[in-house]
Amino acid sequence: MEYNFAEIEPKWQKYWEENKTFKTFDDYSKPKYYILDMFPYPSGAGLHVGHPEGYTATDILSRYKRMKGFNVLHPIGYDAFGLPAEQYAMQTGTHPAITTQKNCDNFRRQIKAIGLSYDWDREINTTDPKYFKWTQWIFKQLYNTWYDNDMKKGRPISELPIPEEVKAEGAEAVNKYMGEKRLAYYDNAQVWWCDSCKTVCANEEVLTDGAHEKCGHQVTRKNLKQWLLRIPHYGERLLEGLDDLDWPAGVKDMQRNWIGKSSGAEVDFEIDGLGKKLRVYTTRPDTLFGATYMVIAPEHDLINEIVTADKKETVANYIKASALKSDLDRTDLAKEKTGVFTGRFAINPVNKQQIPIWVADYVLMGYGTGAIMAVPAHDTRDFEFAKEFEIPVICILDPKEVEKRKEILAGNICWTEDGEYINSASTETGFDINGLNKSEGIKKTVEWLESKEIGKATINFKLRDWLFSRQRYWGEPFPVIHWEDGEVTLVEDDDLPLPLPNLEQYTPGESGESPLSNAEDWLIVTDKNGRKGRRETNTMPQWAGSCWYYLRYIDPNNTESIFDVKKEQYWMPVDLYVGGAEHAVLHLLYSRFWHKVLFDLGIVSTGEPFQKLFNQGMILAFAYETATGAKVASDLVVEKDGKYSHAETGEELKQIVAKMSKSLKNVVNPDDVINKFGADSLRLYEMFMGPLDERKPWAENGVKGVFNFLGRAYRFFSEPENIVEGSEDKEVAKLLHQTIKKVEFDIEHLKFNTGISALMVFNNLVIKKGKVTKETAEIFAQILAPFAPHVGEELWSVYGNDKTLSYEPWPLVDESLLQENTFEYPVSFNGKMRFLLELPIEMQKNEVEKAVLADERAQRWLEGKTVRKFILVPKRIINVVIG
RNA sequence: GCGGGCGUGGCGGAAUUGGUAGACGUGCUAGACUUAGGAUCUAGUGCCUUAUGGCGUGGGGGUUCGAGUCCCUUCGCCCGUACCA
Repeated sequence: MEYNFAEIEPKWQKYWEENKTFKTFDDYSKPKYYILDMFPYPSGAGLHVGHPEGYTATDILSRYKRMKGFNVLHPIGYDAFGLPAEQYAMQTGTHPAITTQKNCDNFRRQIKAIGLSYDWDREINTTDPKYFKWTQWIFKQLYNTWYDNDMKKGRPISELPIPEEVKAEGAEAVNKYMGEKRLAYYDNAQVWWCDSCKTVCANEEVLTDGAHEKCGHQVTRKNLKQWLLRIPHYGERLLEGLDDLDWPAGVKDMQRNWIGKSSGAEVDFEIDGLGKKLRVYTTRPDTLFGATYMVIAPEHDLINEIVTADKKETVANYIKASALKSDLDRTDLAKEKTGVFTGRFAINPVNKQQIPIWVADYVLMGYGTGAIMAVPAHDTRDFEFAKEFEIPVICILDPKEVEKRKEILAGNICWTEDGEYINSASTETGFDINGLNKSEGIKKTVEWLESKEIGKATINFKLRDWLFSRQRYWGEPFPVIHWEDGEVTLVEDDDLPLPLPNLEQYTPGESGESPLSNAEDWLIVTDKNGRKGRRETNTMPQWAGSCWYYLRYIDPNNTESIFDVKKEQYWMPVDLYVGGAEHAVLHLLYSRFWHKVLFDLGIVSTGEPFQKLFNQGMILAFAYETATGAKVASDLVVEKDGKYSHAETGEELKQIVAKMSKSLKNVVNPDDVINKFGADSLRLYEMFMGPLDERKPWAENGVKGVFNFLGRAYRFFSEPENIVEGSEDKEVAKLLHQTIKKVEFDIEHLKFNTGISALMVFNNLVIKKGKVTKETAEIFAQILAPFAPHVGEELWSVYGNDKTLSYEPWPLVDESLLQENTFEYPVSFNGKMRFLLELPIEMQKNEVEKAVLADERAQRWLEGKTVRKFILVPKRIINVVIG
């Protein structure tokens, strides 16, 4: 029978839908497997071929695990809050909910057309009030939690010990104190503002060149009242938690980097003639003797006191210049260090020497104390600065056996590695670390500083408070009311969800006010005592909904609580999470943070949400460029004899690999692929292209290749004449069981490309043989089904089975068929393979040697040579060393 | 700079983790069947050579009976990050 995918595929998709084949039940008697895709943002453009890559991979694994007897949770939903729908609303007046609904419908249609085995009864949508009710509820939990540093966990704010002196000041002071401890807080924040999007953005959303990640416009600084989350409190926990996760090393490293833990010390320097102290943070307290100047950030609090009268103007000018600079392109200017002397000196606590205090913008106010001691001899940044301004460089760490030791000792080269201290003793203070190495030096110095109460060991994180509000309409409203008397209260649980009001106008206010400030009826509230209040007009960022969606899939329709406790305990953690590497830091770090807070509060049962993470590689496309590197749109390219040329100019073009883009006209739409080759071919090709985690270019010829395979397989296995009675051909039976084993191994290890290849090899053999038994044919249908489920189901039904094969037990490998008595050895002479020789596996080495040397094909290599050594690796190779 | 990854036929990629390099697919060549085919089937296909043979996994060196795989060195590409003291 011809392979008519256009008939087969809709038929089975309808069957699965009508029979709810993939509905998941909470059957606690079965082992569970929770396999999660990063849910999509439903854009108006629909699915691109990148989406089905991850989705097909998880679908294959899900189908396989079901056949292996697992209770599989494999859900999908939509991360549907976001800017595009809101911008469309501004232009057309269409409510974002309508646009969103339309886009979700389209995504659902496309996803279903791929034959993915999701449980559609668990579909979620972050914009659904039934969903964001619980997003708001989690926000309340964050607000009502503080981090107990001693217990190293988050605790209810009601358990926060209030110091007596605060209590004594009254209720307002107590509230303020609690506010300083809550994980969510409302405060004036210096924020990045995108004037194009009319919203603030998180630090993480600003690219290094100062452009907004979403739209590319330059961002500026603005001071606004904002909601922030104290994620740095969980820095240590987020760091530790990474150790036991089965995640790509690169992602773990990126998170570690982002958290940026460093340990060092805070040290107080007397400021000469001011009677005040300048506190610095350093990871190298051991190099105090090498400090030849200090630097404070331009934004430092003490700057006006420190600067002397004669330097006031210079310093003021510098501060002004650097303020401008940080808003423009800081990175370009970062190449040359700038700074000015403040006119004042600090006293080095280890030797009482005076060192000048400079102000320079290479020191950032947001990290450590915003002030540093500079040790040019042993820090490359300080070294560059010192060279620029001719500040002395004093080497205090002898590198010993190093080529350029003399230069280093003379202070001409910076040395940041270990060594032995020199010039590191003072008669003035009696402190001495000469002769020690780096780790000893750090330890001794910190002890000395602590004993003198001029410094203490300190841990620092790069991670900053997370800016958690946006001046948007299309996001979760905060369940918060600001009362006219200054009190802030949260909406009662019973009154959640707090829905979005309907608006006429979606345009945000110029001053950084969200469009919600126009919704008078919604905005103004009055309590039972007549007190007036105003609802929070900011909304939550898009991250909010995606921070916890994996939890809602567990119990998506629960109206009483966020989810059922038992169900959560059964399903969590997510066993495999597949998605793009672009979420390596933000989404995955935020999610882990929320999860840990929920864990501390006893709401979830696992310390981490995602046990195993896998990043699929990006799908690229071929593109064409001229000799000068100018890109040519694909519809202007003609191919002839493997060469490419420009359709109009005839100029020869080079084929390159690039991201799919509209301008290059090389975007592949999955709908088109399905129309032309069918969903099974789309799935198979996505997986056959190469390793799942690598980036790889789309090639239509490749789709044709897998389509040919499916056609050949379908035509052969659906032909009754090819399916015979009796016992299976030995060669076929053996390869069949090798194939089951290989496919099983490859699915478990997400190596789908080689698994498919094994199926092709088997298919090629049986076609050559011309016939198979029904048993073999059924097994083939079963092991093909996870990859190409429509063909799998169709063949299965052809053999007289009347229900889905989705829950048929995965075929068992008959190991006895794989046993070998002989092995066809490649025989090498001096490492070069010369011929094959079949020998019994059990044969002793000396017997093997005899047999090999006696073989007539061996004679020509042995002629005039002696055998020096005979290597036999059982079931692998024979190597004869001659000479 | 730093961190992570990669480099194998014309192309996408295999290689059981130190054991026959190039599985599988595509492309190409030849043939069969066809009114025709961008359908289907068969055979061949890393490079050089007349076969025997020689050379081949970015380059150079090393360890080993044996290296795509391990070590040293060097070149190139991709991703992330960026004065975090």
